Amino acid sequence: MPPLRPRQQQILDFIRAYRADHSYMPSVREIQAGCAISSTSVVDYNVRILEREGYLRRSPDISRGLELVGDEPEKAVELISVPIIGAIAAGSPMPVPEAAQLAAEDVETVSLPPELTPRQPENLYALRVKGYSMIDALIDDGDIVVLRPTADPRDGDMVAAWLKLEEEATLKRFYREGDRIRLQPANVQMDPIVVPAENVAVYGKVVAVIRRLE
Amino acid sequence: MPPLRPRQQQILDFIRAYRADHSYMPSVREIQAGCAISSTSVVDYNVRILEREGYLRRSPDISRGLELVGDEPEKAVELISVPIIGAIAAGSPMPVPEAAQLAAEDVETVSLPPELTPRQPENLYALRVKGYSMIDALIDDGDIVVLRPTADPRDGDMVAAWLKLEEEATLKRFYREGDRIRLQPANVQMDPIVVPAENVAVYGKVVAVIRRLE
DNA sequence: GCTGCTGGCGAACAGACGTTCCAACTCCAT
DNA sequence: ATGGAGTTGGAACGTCTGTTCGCCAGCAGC
Repeated sequence: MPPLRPRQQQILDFIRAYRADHSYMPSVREIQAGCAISSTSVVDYNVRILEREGYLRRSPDISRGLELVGDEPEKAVELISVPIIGAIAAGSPMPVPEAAQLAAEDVETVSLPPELTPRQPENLYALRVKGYSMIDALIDDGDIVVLRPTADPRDGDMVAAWLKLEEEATLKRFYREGDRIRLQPANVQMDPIVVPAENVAVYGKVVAVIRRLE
Repeated sequence: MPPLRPRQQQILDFIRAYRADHSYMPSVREIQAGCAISSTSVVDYNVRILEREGYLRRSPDISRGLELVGDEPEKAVELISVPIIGAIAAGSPMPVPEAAQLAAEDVETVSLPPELTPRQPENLYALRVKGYSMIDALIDDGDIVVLRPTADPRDGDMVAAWLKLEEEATLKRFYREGDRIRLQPANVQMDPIVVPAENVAVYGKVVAVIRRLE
């Protein structure tokens, strides 16, 4: 296939992108608008070329009757599976990982791609975030946080903590300051809170956050 | 969902079968012919019900503008590899995906687990976020945003937009309001901005956000 | 100059297509 | 039967949309 002219490439790209958003094809006039072309005949002219070159097929006289020919598949790698053992919300107790849960067959899971897998991929678990209380940790309703149980968090780690007095779950960065603990929101615009160490139970360290939008 | 009437089931089956043969959707009159119905209004009537019941979606006044919801042909459960083609920061132009970049051997990539893979896994690319300017989109410095080029975003989509006048890249939810566009921060506590449509270039739709913390 | 070729422009035509309106029909509970 | 809700039929309206036609600008070769 000869290389495409810029116009034709532009149109092809537009069609591909459009196709990802809709289950129907763009009309000539939508292509025209999307590619800043001033006449439908120019679209027709170039689409005709694309058809001749085999990039797409056209069904004459049929609205939005374009078809893309030959789009490619993908490849596979290895990944690890993490159980989603529950939800985390501001006012309700956090679930803690238990062998029973981890072994259960029916729990939902999320897979971590290699790039996201921490060096120690043992005992990982995940929680689904409910509500907007973690917004100061830059975590939205519906996000999935992947945690690893930790006995002794390092300064600067993002941890899932339970504030006993307030009976509140929260995600913050962890800093030890003598016998107090400073919990710093990930959002740099917000202020930290400082609480006595005995008021904080750290359930785990956040190793990844996953947000699916579509 | 209540059980479907025979007519509706018949129409749904026809649409599914048609979809297997074409990359575009049947028109009302083709459904009519295919189901041996004697009037287009009967088709409209039943399609309207199918839409109400959530079996499909319709784009008004658009030829062949049906979309089947749910019942996606279950795709290969595989890991998708997405190239990270650059960084996105508030004040600097966004990289745009080009064939050369996508094909390059040395680009860093991130893999998407099946749970994160959008229905349309073609042409995905990723950007690394630099700086804290996207904090109102609940996106931190260092996060990876996975994008898909979009020609025509739907209301409510989270998009990567370039504000031409301000020369600024931003991630916001997209809403069309006449000839203006409202860009709504994901953080519900923040206010939207409204700009003329011609001042906005939408580069892609955000399909996932990945944050690695360790 | 003339000629052919490529690419773009604008307008108009005709058919494809979604939508609407209204009358008629079925079925079932009253 | 009777009335209403659910469904079908027929036709028309208006828009969406593919397609075509004539024209123009550049550009190379002769």
